Amino acid sequence: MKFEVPKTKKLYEQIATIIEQKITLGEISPGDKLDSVEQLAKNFEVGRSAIREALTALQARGIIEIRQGEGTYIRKVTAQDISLNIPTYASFSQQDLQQIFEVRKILELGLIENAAKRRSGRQLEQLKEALSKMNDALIDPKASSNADMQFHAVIAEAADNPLLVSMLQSVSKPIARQIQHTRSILSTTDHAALYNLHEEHTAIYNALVNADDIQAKKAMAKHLETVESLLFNQ
Amino acid sequence: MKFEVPKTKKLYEQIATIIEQKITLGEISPGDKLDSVEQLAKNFEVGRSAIREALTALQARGIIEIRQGEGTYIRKVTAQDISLNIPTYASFSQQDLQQIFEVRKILELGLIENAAKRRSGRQLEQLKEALSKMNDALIDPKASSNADMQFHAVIAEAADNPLLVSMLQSVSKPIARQIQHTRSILSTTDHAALYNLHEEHTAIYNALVNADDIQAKKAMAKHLETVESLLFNQ
DNA sequence: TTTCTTAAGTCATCAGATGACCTGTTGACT
DNA sequence: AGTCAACAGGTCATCTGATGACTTAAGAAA
Repeated sequence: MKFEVPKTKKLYEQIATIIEQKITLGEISPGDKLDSVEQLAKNFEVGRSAIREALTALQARGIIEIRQGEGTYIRKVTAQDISLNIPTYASFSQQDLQQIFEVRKILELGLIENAAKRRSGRQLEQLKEALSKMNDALIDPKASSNADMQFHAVIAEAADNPLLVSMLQSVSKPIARQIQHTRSILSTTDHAALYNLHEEHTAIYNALVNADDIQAKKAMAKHLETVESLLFNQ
Repeated sequence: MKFEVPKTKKLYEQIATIIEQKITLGEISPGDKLDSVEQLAKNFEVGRSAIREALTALQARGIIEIRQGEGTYIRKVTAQDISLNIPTYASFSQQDLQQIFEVRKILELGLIENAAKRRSGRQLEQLKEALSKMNDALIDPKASSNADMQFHAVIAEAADNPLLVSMLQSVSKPIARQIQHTRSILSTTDHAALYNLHEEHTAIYNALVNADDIQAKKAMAKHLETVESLLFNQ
C-alpha cells in the first residue's frame, strides 16, 4: 500500500513555486524588481527566513538575481542561459555513459553538418592547430586529450550555435575522463590506434576545408564509432 | 581602473562552493550524510542561516537532498538527472528560437534513426493513436498541438534513451507555444497546410512501421523543414 | 558644477527560541 | 515472538530581533 505524500510541504518551496508561477503568468516580468524580503515576508505572512531560502533556491536555478543593497530582480533568460546541469562529481554507470555518448554522437553529427557549411577561415586554422597539437603530443595522454577536446570544441563553435556548443560541452565532460584514461592506455600499448585516431581527425578536417558536409558527417561518424568502441569494448 | 571583485563574496555561496568541491574531490561521496546544520555552522564558524541558504541552493541544483528530521544527504546523480534547465517563462528572441529549433532538429533527426530501429509494437500503436487524434482535431489548435507533441514524445521514447527524451522535451517546450499559435492561425486560414502536416506525420509513421531508418529520417527532415518555415517565415 | 556626506532602503548574517518530523529504543500487551 | 504506543534524541523548518554591509540618491560643502 502506498499513499501520495504532499509534494511541496516546505514553506520556502511553496513560496518559490508561487513566485515562479507569478513570473510564468506574467504578473511579474523579467527585469522587474521584486518586493524587498521584509515586504515579501509580510505579503506571504511568513518569516523572513522562509523568503530568503525561497529566493536563494530560485537564484541557484538562475531564475532571479539577488543584489546586496539593491534588491532582487527577475532574470532575463536567453538561449545563452540554457545549459545542461551535470555535476562534475557524478559517477555514471556504463549504461549511463552509453546514453550520454549516444547523445553526444547525435549532437556532434548534426553539428558537423552545420560546421561544414558555416566554418570560417579562422576556425579552419584553429582546427589545424589542434590537429598538429594532437600529432605532436600523440603519446602524451593528457595533452592529446586536451587537443582532442579542443578540436571538437572548435567544430561546435563553427556550427555557429552557442546553445549547441554549451550542450555538447556538457555531455562531453562526463566522457572526457574516460577518454583520457583510454588514451593513456593506448599510449603505452597501441600506437597504431592513436595514429588511426589522428588520421580520422585529419579526414574530418579535410572535409571541413572542402566545405563538404556529407563527407564531414561520414568522417565524423566513423571517428565517433572508433572512439565508442575504444571506450566501451575493453 | 578596474579591480577584480571576489567572485563569490557571499558567505553562503562560498560555503556552497566549498561543499561542492568536497564532493568533487571525493572527501564526501554520494549517499553520505552531511553534518547537521548546527555542526556545519560550528565547523565553518558561521551562523546557521548561512549554512541553510547554502544547502537550500545546493538542493535547488539537485546536488543534495534535505530531509526534515533526518539530515542532509549527497545525491547520487545518474543520467536520469541530467536535464536542461529552461524556465518556462523565458521569452526568447527570434534568433534564440531558431537556435533552439536547430538543436531540436538535430536531436529529433538523430533520434528518429534510433527509433526506427528500436521501436516496439506498443509504441507503434501509440503513434497511430496520436496520429488519429491529430486527424480528428485537425482544426482544434490546442488538441492537435498536444497530439503533435505526443507524437514526437513517443518517438523519443522509442529511441530508448531517457536522456534524449528529457533533452528533447526541454528544447521542445519553448517552441510549443509558438507552434500552437501557428496552428491556431492555420486552422482559420490554411487547412491545406494542416493537412500537409498530417501527411508528413503519416509518412514518418509508415517509415517507422517498416523500421526503415533512412526513410524515417528523410520524412522527419521534411516535416521539420515544413514546421520551421511555418514558424519563422510569416 | 563637482565632490563629499549622509540617510534611507535592502540584502547578509548571527543567534536564540520553538515547532515539526524521523529514527531507534523501551516496555506493555497480545 | 510479534505488535504497537510512548518516549527520547537528533535534525530540519521557521520566526524574530539585532547588527553589519552595500547601493543609491538626495542634499551639503567646496
